[in-house]
Amino acid sequence: MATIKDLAARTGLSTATVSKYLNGFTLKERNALAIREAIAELKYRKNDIARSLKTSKSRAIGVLIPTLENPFYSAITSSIERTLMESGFSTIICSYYSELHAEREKIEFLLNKMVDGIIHFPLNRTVDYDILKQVDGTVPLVLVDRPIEGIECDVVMSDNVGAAFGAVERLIALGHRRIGIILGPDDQYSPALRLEGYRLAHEKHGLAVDPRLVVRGDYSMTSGRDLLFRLLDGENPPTAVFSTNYETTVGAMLGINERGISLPERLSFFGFDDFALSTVFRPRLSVVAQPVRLIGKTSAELLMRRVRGDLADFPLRVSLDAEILVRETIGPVAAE
Amino acid sequence: MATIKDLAARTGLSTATVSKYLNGFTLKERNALAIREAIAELKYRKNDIARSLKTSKSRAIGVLIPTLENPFYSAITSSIERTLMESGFSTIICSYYSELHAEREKIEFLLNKMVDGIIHFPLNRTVDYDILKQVDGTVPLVLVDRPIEGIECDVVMSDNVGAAFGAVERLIALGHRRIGIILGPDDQYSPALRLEGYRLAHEKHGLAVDPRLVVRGDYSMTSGRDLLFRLLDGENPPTAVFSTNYETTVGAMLGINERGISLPERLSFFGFDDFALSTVFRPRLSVVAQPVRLIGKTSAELLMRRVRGDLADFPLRVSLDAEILVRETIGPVAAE
DNA sequence: TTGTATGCGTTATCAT
DNA sequence: ATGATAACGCATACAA
Repeated sequence: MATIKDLAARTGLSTATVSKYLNGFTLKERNALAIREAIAELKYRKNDIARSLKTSKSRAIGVLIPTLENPFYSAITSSIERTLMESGFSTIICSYYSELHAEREKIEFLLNKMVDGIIHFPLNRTVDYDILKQVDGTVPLVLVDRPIEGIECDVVMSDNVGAAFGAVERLIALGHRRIGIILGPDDQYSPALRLEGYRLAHEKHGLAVDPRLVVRGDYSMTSGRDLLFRLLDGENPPTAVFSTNYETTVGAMLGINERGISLPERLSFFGFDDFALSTVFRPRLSVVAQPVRLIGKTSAELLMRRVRGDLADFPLRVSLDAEILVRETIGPVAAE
Repeated sequence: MATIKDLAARTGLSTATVSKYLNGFTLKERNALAIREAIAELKYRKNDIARSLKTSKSRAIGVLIPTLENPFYSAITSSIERTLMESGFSTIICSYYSELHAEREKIEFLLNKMVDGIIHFPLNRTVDYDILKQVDGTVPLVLVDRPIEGIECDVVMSDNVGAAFGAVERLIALGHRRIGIILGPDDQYSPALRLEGYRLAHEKHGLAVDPRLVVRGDYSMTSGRDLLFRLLDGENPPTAVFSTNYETTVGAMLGINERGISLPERLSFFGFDDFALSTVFRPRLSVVAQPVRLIGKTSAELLMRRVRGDLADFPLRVSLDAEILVRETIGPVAAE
C-alpha cells in the first residue's frame, strides 16, 4: 500500500506538503498535478487509521440496537447509516439481542474502537447505568426511543402518548365506547406511554377504562393474534381494537383474516407503524405511524452536532410526532 | 484517556511490559496485579486505533448491502454481525441503495477505513468490475447471493435452481400441470436460476412450460399481488402458483386473502422465504426457505478464514440448500 | 521476566 | 508555498 511518504518520494516534495494537498490546501499547480499523477500511478489510498490516531477522531459511530431482525430497528438504523454516511462517518452496528451483559460488553467494544459517538436503543428497563455513565464522560451519547433515568443525555423519541391519544380519539369520535388495546411488556418503556394516551383520550371524553379491554403480551406477532382473540372472545367484546406495535398489528390482522372478520363493518381496527405490510393489507390499514426515517435522521444529526462540539440545548429531548393515518379499517360503531 | 504509558508510569514498569501483559503474556504476579490496579484506577481503555496502525489489522469488516430495509438483507446482515462479533471483529455497514456509483464510492470508503475484508451483496448485473478487482488485490472479498463474472473470489449463495426445482416438483407430484411462477427483474441474478429450476422440474416430468404462466415484476409486494392477479385472470389460469421471493410472496398472499381464495382448495400456493410473516399466515404457508442465518454465518466465517490467511480451496463457491417447507397451502389439483 | 528503542502513516508546529 | 520534525498510542525485535 502506498503512503504519503511514497507520494513525497515520487514527486520530490515533502510529506508535509503532500499531506496539505490531500487536506485541501492549494499549492503550486505544477506540484498539485504531480501529486495527482503519483496518486494514480501508485494507487495511493489514504489511511484513515493513521489519520484517526493522529487526530483522535475515528469518524465512526457505534449503533447499539436490540436486533436488526425487526423492521422498527432496522428502518431506523438504515436511516442513521444514510445520514452518517453523508457526513463521512461510518456506522458500526452492534446487536445485543436484549441481553443485558451483551449491552455492557458491546459498549466497551465500541469505546475501544474509539468511536466518536454512540447511538443507543435501550430496550429493557434494567440498564447498566454504570457503563452508560462512563460513555457519557467519553463520547457523546444519543438515546433513541426512550430516556434512562439518571443518564443525562440527548434523547430522540416519538410522542407515544400523543400517538395513542390520537388513534383512540378517532375511534371515540366514531362512536366507539369499548375499545380494546393490545400492549407490550411491562418492562419496556413505550407500552406505559401508549396506555397513558389511551387513558387520556377516554378521560377527555368522559369515558371509563374497562381493564378487561387492556391486554398485554410480548409485542410479538403471535401475541397480537392471541390477544386479539382474547379480546374478541371475552364477554362484552370491544367494537374497536387498537394494537400498539407493528408486530402485534400484523399478528392481529392475520387473526382477523383468519376469522373472516370484515373491517370496518364488524370491527374497527387501528394499527401501529406503517411498514411494508401495513401498506399492502386490504382493506387499507388505519395506523399510527412512527416517523422512523425522521427518528434515525434526527438522532444521527444530533449526534453529529455533539461530535462537532456543539453542545447547544444539551441535554436535548426531541419528541417527534407520529402520523395518524386514517384509512379504511375504522368506521362508525355498528348499530346494535 | 489513559494510555499504556500512563500505566507504565503508575506501576513503575515499562510500556513494553505493560503491553505484553495486555496481550496475554504472563508476568510476575506482583506486576500483573499492579497493572490491574492501575487499569482500574486510571480507567484505562485500550486504543484499537493505535493498535490497528501498528499491526495493520483493523479487525473491522465492511458489509456492503443494497439496503437494510428488506428482511432478506437485514437477516443475513444480522447473522454476519453476530458471527463477526464472536471473533472480535466489528461490522461496518454500508447501504448502496442499488445505486451503482454509490457502490464504488462506498467500497473506496471502506478501503480507506482499512477494513480487513469485505462482504458484498451485488444486486445489479451491471457492476463496477474495476473497483472490485481492486478490492481483491487489497483485502479478501466474499460475494453473497451471486457470483460476478471476471471476479475470482469466494461466493456464498443458496441453491436457487434446486430450491425452485424442489417446490415445483412437489406441485407436479400433486397433479398440477399448470403452474404459474412469479419472478423478479431480468437484471438480477437469482430470477433466472429460479426459472431454471422451474423448467427442469417440468422437463423431468415431461411437461411443457407455458410462457403465459411465467410472469416477471420487480420483486416488490405490489408486484406480487398484481402478477398473481394477472395469472389468475388470464385464460386457462394456473391451478398452482409459485412466488419466488419474500416480497412477492407476501403480496400474493394478501391478494389471495383479498379475493377470498381458499387455499389449497381453489389454488395451491408455494411461497419463498420463511420470515416472520410466512410463519403467521393461515393456512400455514408452504415455502422454500433460504437458509439466511447460515448464509450470513458461512460468509462471515469464510471471510474470517481468509483474513487469517487461510487460502484453502480459494476461490470457494458455497451453495447452501434451501429448505422445502411443505405446510398447508398446497394440495392436490381440484377435480374438474 | 523485563526494558530499550523504533516505527506504523498521518497531521501539525514551526521554520524557511 | 514548502520542508524538517515531532508526536499520536501501540507492538515488537532485540538486548539485558
